[in-house]
Amino acid sequence: METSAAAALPKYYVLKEQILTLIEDAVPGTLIPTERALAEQYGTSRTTVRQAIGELVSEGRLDRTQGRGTYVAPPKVTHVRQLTSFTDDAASQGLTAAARIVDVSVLPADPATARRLAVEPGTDIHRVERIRLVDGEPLAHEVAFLAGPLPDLARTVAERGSLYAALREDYGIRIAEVEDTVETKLAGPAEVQLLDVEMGAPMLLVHRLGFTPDGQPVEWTESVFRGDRFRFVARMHV
Amino acid sequence: METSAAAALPKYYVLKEQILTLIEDAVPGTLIPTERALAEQYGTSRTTVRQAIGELVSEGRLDRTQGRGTYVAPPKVTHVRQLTSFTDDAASQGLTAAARIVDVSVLPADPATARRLAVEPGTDIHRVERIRLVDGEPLAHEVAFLAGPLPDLARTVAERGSLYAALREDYGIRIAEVEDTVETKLAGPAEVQLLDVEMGAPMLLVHRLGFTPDGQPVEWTESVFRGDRFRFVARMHV
DNA sequence: CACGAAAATTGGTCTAGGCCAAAATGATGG
DNA sequence: CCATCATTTTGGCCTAGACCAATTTTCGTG
Repeated sequence: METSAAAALPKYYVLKEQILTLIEDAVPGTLIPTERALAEQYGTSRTTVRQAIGELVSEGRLDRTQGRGTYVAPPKVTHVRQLTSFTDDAASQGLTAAARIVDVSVLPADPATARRLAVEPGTDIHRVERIRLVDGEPLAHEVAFLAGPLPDLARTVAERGSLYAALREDYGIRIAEVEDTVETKLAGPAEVQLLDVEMGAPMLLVHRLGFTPDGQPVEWTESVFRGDRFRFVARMHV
Repeated sequence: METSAAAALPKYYVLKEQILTLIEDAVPGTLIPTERALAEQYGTSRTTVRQAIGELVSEGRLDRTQGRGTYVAPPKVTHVRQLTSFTDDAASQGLTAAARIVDVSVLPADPATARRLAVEPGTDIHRVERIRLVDGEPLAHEVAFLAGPLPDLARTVAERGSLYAALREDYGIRIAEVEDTVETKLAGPAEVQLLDVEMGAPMLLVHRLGFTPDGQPVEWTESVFRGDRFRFVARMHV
């Protein structure tokens, strides 16, 4: 006679659910017991505790800092729409969205990017690398490639604070249609450094190809969003 | 003097990249060395090898089976569009898409679902639970809730093979607009059983609210897609 | 040769503990 | 009272190995 079907569950998963009940009503920032304490309390090894906590961190339920401890995480950022402007949309939710410009430069298009933007390989294109912040916290790393003459792009983007706004107001370019692809990706060293996530944390990898009203592709963007904080929203006609 | 910035990388991550170079030109299905062999070969512990392999499995680069071994995974399913019909769209890519119906039933709406479908709580609504398959492999678990009178829904969906087709052809309901939200989620026991993924594997959790041309919400769907095989595509006007 | 049992192989889970690095804590001197 | 430095605490990474379960392989038997 077996005890129950649930007995087949990995030990770390049972522990994960128990920790979840511990924190479900807790105020964000509340410290949970240390890994060593939990290991002793639940009669398990620290390795198993770390596996349970690791998944809860990946899911955005816990945060942890070396030397400080592990604590209840703030709730997920309720959907930030990608379409329209990130900046405008976040504001409509009462969030302060900002973008830190890392680099604005001009460089010859590599074959893949050239194909996407429908230009000859080697044509000069613009590269805009930014870190998107919501309420001061880094949420996404974004690299946009833009075709066409865009004089003084570094300045206009900095002044407008929004790439789409600069394209529209300063260059008369309107993005009328976008094609987004969304997939999962695990955080590597770059994301750890730029977005303050843990190695291996699940991320959303978003590619966007933006078209002008007459169907010309002008924007190719690759973004990596924190999977534990972000929710992608797309509304569309079928 | 420090050796280099790369020296700060975790050992498992370096190993992961080395395994990646081992398999980058390999035919899908090729077995890689056993965990014990890799541990010895790279002078590390099996735990570290498993962490490296685990991430590669999560990323869809490797598959592994207990007793059999670890082998190179087939490439990611190139974007399956969510809009239009899943069935039609997969076919246009030369893939055989199918859906296995798990359950079709009628039940009273709980408060949250009632609110989304703009009906009174307790109103009878339809529930359609399916497993979506591509080339015979389970790709997603999907539960749809539908408002309105849909007589004999179980039969019509089974015959049409597509929920959207049944709504359109048999009930005259056209979904004209959809709002999708996409976020990450880690696989739990349910996904492990239904979708043949590993515990903790990153998944895409997709919610869809579908509207008729006159703005009436009629469809609320919650889907869990395999993050290692799937790419979500949304094309829209801004 | 075919079949089934036994053995070997391989991944799955877990333990116990060591060493390191970052942060918090406490002692100490100005 | 405050700044500074040593100590302690806590998470981060890794090792070595045990035991289990699924699968494959081997081998004895009919």
